[in-house]
Order: sequence, then C-alpha cells, then structure tokens
Amino acid sequence: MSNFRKQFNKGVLELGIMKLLVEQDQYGYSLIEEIHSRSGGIIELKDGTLYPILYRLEDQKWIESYWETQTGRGKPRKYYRITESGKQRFEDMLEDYLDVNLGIQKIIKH
Amino acid sequence: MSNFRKQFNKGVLELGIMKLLVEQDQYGYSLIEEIHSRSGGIIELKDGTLYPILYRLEDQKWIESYWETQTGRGKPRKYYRITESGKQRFEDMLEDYLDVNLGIQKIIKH
DNA sequence: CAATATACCTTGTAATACAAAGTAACTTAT
DNA sequence: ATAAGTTACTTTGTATTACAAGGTATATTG
Repeated sequence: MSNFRKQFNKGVLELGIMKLLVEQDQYGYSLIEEIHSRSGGIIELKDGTLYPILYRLEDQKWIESYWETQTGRGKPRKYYRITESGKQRFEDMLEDYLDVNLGIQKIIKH
Repeated sequence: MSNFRKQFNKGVLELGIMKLLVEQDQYGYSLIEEIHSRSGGIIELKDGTLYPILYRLEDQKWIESYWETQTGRGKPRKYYRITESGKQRFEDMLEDYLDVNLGIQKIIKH
C-alpha cells in the first residue's frame, strides 16, 4: 500500500471502528468486512492492523470484549462492545476529524 | 494537542503544503501562516513540524529551495518551489486522500 | 535597551498502520 | 478421507511522522 495512503488512514481507522461499535457489537473479523463493504471497497483494514487497535481501545476502557461460542459449530468469536466513555471518545474524535477535514478542504479547493 | 488530532493531521499537512506550493513559491514561515489562515484557523502547523517535512520533500526532489535576500532589510528567506515530479506526487496524494475521505464518510454518515 | 516578531534549525518521543509470521478450527472440493 | 481454503485471532518488528522543547539569529517596536 502506498505510504501516503497509510498516513491518511491514521486515526481514521480507529474512528471507523468506533463508529461501527457505536452501532452494534461486533467481532474482529466482521469489523474488517464491514469497514471494507461500507466504505465501498475503498478502505481495507488488515487484521494485523485491527487487532492491535482493538487491544489499545480495550486498554483505554473505550471498548470491552466477551467471547461467544457459536451454536453447534464455528470458532468462538471475541465480540467487542463500546463503553460509555468510549461513546464520548468517539464524539470527540469525530469532532476533531470533521474539523481537520473542513480545514484541509478549504486549502485544497481553491 | 490531542492525540487523535495529531493522527488526523498525518499526511494531511504534507498535502496542504504541496497544494500551497503548487499555487506559488513560498518560504517556511509563510506556509505556517497560510495553512492557518486558509484553513480558517482550524489547522495549526508548528515550525518544528514544518521544517522536517520540507527537508523530506526536498530529499525526494518533490520540491526545491533557493534563498532570497530581502531588499534593504529583513532576514534572507528560504523559498520552496514544487518540481514536476512534485506536481505528480501531489495529484497522487490528493486522489488517495479523497478516496480515503469518501470511504470514511460512508461509514460515519449512517 | 528590552521585548516581541520573524525565520530557521535540531533532537528526542510517542503514536500507529502495516508486513509478515504464526496458531487453530472449521468448511469445501476432490 | 484428505488437501486446500476460509475464518478467526495473535504477535513481533519496521517505517513514518507530528509534536514538544530546545536552540540560533536578525529585525522591529515601544
């Protein structure tokens, strides 16, 4: 992946993950798929990127996890749910993201 | 500055700097002011951030520099001008930025 | 003369996306 | 039944980069 693409992803991925978790509990693998499909295939989140993000968010108590065994078959899945402080954090991040975005748009569209 | 704010800045600052240099030659200090004013005061670029970016861009031959002495008085200023390959790089970056942006917008606005 | 603004530069730190590797269970095709 | 593929989670190491905090030096203003 191009290096500037990586740079633009910074922070944005965390924001996207938080947003999906605000909507509903999800497990890691489903987050990868959701990010991909809902972004229209534009954003690809690698598993080696996702899991460290999830552990980070959990360390900060912005999300919590619980294991869920599949009925009958299927590997157990580790679900994540957002906490109250996580919701606040998401709001803060979103605001900052929109701000930066607005600022850079003004510079670019000239 | 908040940490997520920093993250959102990654890459975006380089993009903004390149955009301003596509428009016209500028020296470091003026870039800081332009980024600030044109973003409506939203984006603040620190000098300790700017200069390393400029050296990086110059190493890659995306920009070139030249000193200009001020008529009569005033410190000499180091101006930067974008190169041909720099213009191409800017186009590539812009495309990637708009892509990522579109992708994340789709996830967020739901 | 002191304070402020202009202008440039350097070092060290923290954050984080990715590549690459691994483990393991389940599913599908041959 | 076996091999190959998919699902699912984990870890280690690397590269990038924005910032804080320090510095130098000249010019302007009170």
